[in-house]
Amino acid sequence: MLQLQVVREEKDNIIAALQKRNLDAAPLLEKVVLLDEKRRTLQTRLDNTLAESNKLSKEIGMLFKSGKAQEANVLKEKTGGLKEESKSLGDELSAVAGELQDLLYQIPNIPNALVPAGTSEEDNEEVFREGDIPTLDTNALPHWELAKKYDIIDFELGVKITGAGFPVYKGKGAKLQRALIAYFLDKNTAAGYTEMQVPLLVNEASGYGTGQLPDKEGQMYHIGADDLYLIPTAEVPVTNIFRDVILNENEFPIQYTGYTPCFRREAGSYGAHVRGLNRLHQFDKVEIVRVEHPANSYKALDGMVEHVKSILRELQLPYRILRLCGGDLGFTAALTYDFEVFSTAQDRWLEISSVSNFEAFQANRLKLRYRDENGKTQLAHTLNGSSLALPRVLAGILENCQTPKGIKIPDVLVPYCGFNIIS
RNA sequence: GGAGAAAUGGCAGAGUGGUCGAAUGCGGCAGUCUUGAAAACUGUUGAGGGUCACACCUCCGGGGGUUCGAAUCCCUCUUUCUCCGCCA
Repeated sequence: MLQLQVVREEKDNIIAALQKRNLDAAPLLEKVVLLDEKRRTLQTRLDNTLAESNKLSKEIGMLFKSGKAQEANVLKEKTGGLKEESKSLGDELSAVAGELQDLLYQIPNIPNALVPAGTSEEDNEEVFREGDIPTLDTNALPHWELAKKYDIIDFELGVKITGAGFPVYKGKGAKLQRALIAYFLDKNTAAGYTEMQVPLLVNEASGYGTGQLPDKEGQMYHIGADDLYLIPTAEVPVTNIFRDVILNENEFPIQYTGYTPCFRREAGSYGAHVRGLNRLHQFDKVEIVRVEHPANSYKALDGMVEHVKSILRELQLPYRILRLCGGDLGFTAALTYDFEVFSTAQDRWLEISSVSNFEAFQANRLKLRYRDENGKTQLAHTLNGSSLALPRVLAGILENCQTPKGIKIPDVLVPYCGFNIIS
């Protein structure tokens, strides 16, 4: 959520910047500024009314105390009108404030200057590429065929138990998955991230805090009986650790990592692009989250990108990094780098990580602040990234590491797996 | 799930209808003293709105109510603790 004060002061700049998202925010922002003025006018009127009745009440109290009940009762009669007035002003105020809040929730984050213009993923800007794309046999298989051949993932079983998009990992497939999680967490903790185990169900306030609500309500599974949401990413519970928190400057940087299953409804997409592990309703992911001083958040973003790079380098997977264009940039992000691994057998790139700086957008919703050198509270910056999302990494390994003898496990994972080939 | 108790500032803990944004202690910050530190002493120390700055307003778990006036009384929700039951 954008800060009201910033909207007030830099309306035109914001409108211009949001054009990169192909959004004409002018009507929205004009309305916000108007409502804000209205809000403040009402607030002032209400405050004055309350001040007056506070004063009267005190006088009445004094009169009663000094035994002048008669005079007190006279004053009492005068309070009726004030009471009515403050009631109606209060109602009006909360209506306006509510409307203002709703509008603010509709405004996406301001894209960073680096964000390229564009309308779709076609316009994302490739900024880095590394790793050799292997030459595979002509009879190389996509990962879902390999999963069947080596009996390591059973998609039909998942359909039976739950439905499409909930695979069952078996034997060495399950072990490889567990190895990846352990490896990722070890890499992250070695880089200074503290491991956290967090709830997989979150309340409504947490959903609002990180921006999943109200914009993307339909993407989350909702538990109606208890009004809780299954997390779509560890970002939600981990970042919400800092909801309503005021940090001291010397607590920066905060670096957390956590492994969680993630649940996404992702309705409406079918076909080859969602086959196998390409898109699931439940998948595993290891996430990194940082809370930073605003002056350092972009340095931190670069650091996170380098960190994810180092993991992919160790896994020896061919990957590229994209800077998301305005049309593809998430609602809450100011700048996002997507990592994609090349799936040789499918001959396409698969997104395996998304690293973003949200600047103060989430912090404003979270009320995540720090005390600056003058003792004033300021909004902190939040960032997060996947390191990494499991299913597509798994798909990349299966497809790129397939040999006539079986799937050759990347060296760095062998100590975690206890085997070096799936055959 | 049943019975009871409780929720106050960073923490501990007073405050049961009026001058309470809230005693006191600890912690934090600043100063005095000291070569420096500790101790001691003095001062200061919640958040948000609003204002050029003041004034002023709101907030004592959340929401609602009673009252001229609520941290204090009533209703409701949530959470925590104790006892009982059930259970990984």
